[in-house]
Amino acid sequence: MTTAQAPTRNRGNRRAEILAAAASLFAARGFHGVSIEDIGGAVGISGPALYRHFSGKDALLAEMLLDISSRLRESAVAVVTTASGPGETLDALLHVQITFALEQPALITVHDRELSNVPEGERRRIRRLQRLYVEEWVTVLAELHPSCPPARLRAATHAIFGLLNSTPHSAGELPPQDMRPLLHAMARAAIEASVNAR
Amino acid sequence: MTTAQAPTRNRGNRRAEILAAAASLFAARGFHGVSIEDIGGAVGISGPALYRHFSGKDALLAEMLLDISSRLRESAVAVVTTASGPGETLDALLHVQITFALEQPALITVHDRELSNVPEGERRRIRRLQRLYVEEWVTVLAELHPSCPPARLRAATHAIFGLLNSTPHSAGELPPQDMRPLLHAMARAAIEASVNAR
DNA sequence: CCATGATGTTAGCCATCATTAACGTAACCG
DNA sequence: CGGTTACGTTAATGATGGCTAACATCATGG
Repeated sequence: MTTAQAPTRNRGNRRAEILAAAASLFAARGFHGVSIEDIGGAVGISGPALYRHFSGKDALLAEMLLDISSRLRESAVAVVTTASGPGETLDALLHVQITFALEQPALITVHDRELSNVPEGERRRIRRLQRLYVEEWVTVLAELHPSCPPARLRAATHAIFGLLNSTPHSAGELPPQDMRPLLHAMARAAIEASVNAR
Repeated sequence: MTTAQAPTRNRGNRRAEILAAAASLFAARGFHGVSIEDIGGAVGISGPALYRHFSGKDALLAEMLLDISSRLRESAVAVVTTASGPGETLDALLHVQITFALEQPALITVHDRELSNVPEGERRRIRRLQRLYVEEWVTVLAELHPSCPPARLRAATHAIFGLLNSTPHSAGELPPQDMRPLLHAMARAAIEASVNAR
């Protein structure tokens, strides 16, 4: 059989296609549960062809996490700099995170499970972005509730992420247009409660 | 070097010891990221000795998940049958889940990540137990809010689990005695909100 | 045209890993 | 005691997997 191949139409799309396929697989079976063959197979190429696009499996994961971390972070910064007031800002942050969770469940899942498999160097950069993202939230919450200690706000923020990112687990329970307001309302209420609990 | 070994003091403890060590490792690096050698090493024996206690790596994971699923389920049943009223029952359910999340973060983590690596037969039994556990919650919530459609209550329940199980991520942010009431208050408020959102 | 770069393919290398085999030793039991 | 059981050990085996090598194909553009 010849090595026929489609005309080079997908110039820069291949990388994105691979990243998307890999995200689904990693989310479903874990980084180590997915082989290079699996990822290649998912986009119709076979195995080692991946090395034409990424320097290795680690690098692929690193780019994936770096990408989502910076996108989240950028969205948050954009929201905060456009801020009208703390209340609206919080709603906008919620909107961003909920949109991500509903539209990219695989990425969100991988994002908070597989950091440990990223090689040292990149790992630090990703962690930095994640920390900055959390701090955007904490800052807004602190404006809303100045009397609440930051450690508590940080813990509350992580809990809210847990709530919002649970979406992958309840896949199909409820249509997205119902899920969105539900998550928003639950998160808002949980945040209010977090600063009042004795 | 001789094959000296301690007098058979740890009769049934070895299995539990292995399960605990494996849980930590699986939580940290994922099922496929941990080798039999790693697990053995963590309890001071080396590699294949594990096969004296478990029939294989899969079986070890299966037993781990089966154990925690049934413990959660049993606790929930115990709570519900001792019920005084729906409000108190819900608080008791929250207490159970929060205790688990705070005291066994590794188990909780593995519990909702690694089900796919359990062999078919056991997987069904575990899924069954998980579903029953969720239904205990949904039943209680339905008593509190009869007008709310079950699908919505189920989605809300999953979101609450996400919130409570986020504990491993905020490890060390806040001491457990502060974490517990915080999580309880956030979860309670989120549940209230879940039934009122338009 | 044909050299080049981008993108695939298959075959092979080497490491890791789950599992089994073959073998010791200590405690217990008759 | 002698044998069985419980629990470990180290070596071997077979599969899988990441990655490299050697080799096509095609579009492009000089």
